[in-house]
Amino acid sequence: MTAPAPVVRKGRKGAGLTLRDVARLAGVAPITASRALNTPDAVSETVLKKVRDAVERTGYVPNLLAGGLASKKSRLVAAVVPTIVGPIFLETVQSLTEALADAGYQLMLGQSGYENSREDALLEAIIGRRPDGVVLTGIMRSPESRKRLLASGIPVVETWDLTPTPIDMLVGFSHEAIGREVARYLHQRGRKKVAVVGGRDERSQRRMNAFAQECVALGMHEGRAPLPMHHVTAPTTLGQGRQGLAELLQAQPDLDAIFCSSDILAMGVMIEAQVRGIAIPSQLALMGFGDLSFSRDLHPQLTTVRIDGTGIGKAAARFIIERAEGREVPERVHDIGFTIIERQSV
Amino acid sequence: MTAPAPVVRKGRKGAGLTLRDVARLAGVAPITASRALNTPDAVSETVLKKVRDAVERTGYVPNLLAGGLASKKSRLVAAVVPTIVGPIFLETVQSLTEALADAGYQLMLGQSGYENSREDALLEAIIGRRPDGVVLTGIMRSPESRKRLLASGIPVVETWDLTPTPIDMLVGFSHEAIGREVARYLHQRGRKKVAVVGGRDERSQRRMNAFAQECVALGMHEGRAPLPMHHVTAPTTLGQGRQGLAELLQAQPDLDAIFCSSDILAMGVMIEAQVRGIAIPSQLALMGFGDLSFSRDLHPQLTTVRIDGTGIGKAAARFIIERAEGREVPERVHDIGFTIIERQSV
DNA sequence: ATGAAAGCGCTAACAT
DNA sequence: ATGTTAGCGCTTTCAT
Repeated sequence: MTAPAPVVRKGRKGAGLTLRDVARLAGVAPITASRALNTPDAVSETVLKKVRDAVERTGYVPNLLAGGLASKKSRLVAAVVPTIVGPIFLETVQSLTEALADAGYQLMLGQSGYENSREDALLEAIIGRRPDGVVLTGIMRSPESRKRLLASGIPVVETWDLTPTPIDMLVGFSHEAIGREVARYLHQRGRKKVAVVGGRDERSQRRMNAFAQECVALGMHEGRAPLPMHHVTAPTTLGQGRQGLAELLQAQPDLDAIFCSSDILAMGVMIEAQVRGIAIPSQLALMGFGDLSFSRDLHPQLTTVRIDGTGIGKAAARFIIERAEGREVPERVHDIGFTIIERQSV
Repeated sequence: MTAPAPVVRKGRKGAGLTLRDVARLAGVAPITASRALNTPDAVSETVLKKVRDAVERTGYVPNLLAGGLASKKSRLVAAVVPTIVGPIFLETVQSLTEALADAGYQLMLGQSGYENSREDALLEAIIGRRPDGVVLTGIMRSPESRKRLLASGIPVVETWDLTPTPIDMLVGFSHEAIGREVARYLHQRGRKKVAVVGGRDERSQRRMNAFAQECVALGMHEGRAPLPMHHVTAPTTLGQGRQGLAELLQAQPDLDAIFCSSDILAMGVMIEAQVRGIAIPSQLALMGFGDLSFSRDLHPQLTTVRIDGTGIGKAAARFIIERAEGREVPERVHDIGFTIIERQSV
């Protein structure tokens, strides 16, 4: 009636092996074996040993799909990045992966691309796995997606930005503040003719616009003509930086400072300056953004804005884990700030 | 008896919403709703429309954990990288993610670290999710892990290397062949005093050793003393490259060519050479490995070895998908080769 | 400390 | 083309 025929053992061990098999081998009920694995304290020494032996002998690996379905905890966290190429978010993804792994969670990675097109399909794939949390790099744009995420009830951490209206939790910093701070920094050091090489993506634009505004406010630039800006398409490259300097110089040969929206761009500018025999920093001051690992080893060393990407990853992981374990997070917004790293290029 | 109490509808829509709810709304059986979503061709136009309407209205997102458990297809592929930082594997991970997403699969990312310690825990976490495939960057080292993977019956693609004994499938290239080819390349261009700046990781070592051997064979180096080598710890940095040149020069001031195990190192060497007034390529030829995006924009442009990382990702995805859909893969080993990109630094 | 029963949300297999 | 039934492998709940 119930069992139509004895189960046929598969040849490969590990495959098709279930908790029942382990339990049978250990001479206990499946649920007891489950406890031995998940809450070892709730089980006697003897049972614990027998179950562990059985696991050892068989090479049993629990099926987390089944476990997740039954317990409604997937131990999976999804991260969404615009693109994995481009080293800016890497540090964050890296530390996120590590912090989560230490707590027994795995990371699922999704690339949204720089257009919105795939975002919806991606979101569906993510929510479908019932992850215990979602980490977004950047603010989620489409209102549809925001609504869906919210409706799903999954804890969400937005990162790398600040907004008055986060979906849920937030670890980021103000791009506007960076733009203003860099403007002041260059102003204090006596720079007068500034320009910008910047990515076309939204966050970069906001840094650049805040920078331009503050420059005007500080009298570093006459309000008439707009501040010279060279726009490039993300992901940024050395070549774009080189070309950026070339074009800016053509329009305005007496520039004395450039703010780039990435260290890569800044490095391109540096190379082009070297090729043209322009001395950095005496003739031209140069600032980047990101403090990539190579920036300190350039010649001259690059002055730049450092974001603690690792800190963002760790904080995001902490947020998610707290919520996954059922605790409330009192401070849902964490401004991690930024640091201007003074080196030789200004 | 059976139902203890009517189910309490949760406030949030999307959460706790199941296929049954959708089916009820559409006035069909759950399985029919399931078919409407998964195999739309197998249902009538009318039903299809009703189900899609219901999905639309409710914001239903199928639970892939449950689906995976029932169907034994998780639509999840795991990728293992030593570290995500370090741009070498990025291209592969990127194209893998994309190719898989296009076919409806998601990528789960695991970092093994450069030591073996975490590999075992990682593998357990991976196998536990019953992924439809595992992509390894590099060959899996520990025999234990190999055995476990093999036992799990999950399709495996090893990448970025060649071995006579792959676990299952393989997309890679010969690091030895690269070392030899670079040696010949430099030899043909008349270089006589060569040295190496290389990472300590295994694949890098194999390139370097093959390079050194071939150099001796070509008479570019007297067999007595070993070829000058500067070893650095991965992940490689510009600073290591700079220091590498400095130290090599101290030991052997008349060097005329250097082979680096990464473009980053090569760039460090280039910077140090500029600082010291050493002309590239006339005084010193320089070769990198990886052809990172910036390498063509350096001054001089970096001659390097290009690996088609995107191709590796695509091929790996194709392998996995083929197997996941139940097809056999006749050619399980794919040597994707490499290309020496001739630019200005040699 | 251990176990029995029920069910998580879905799909495979077998009807109809 | 649609429905019924019986699980997938685990954990929750409620005994004992």
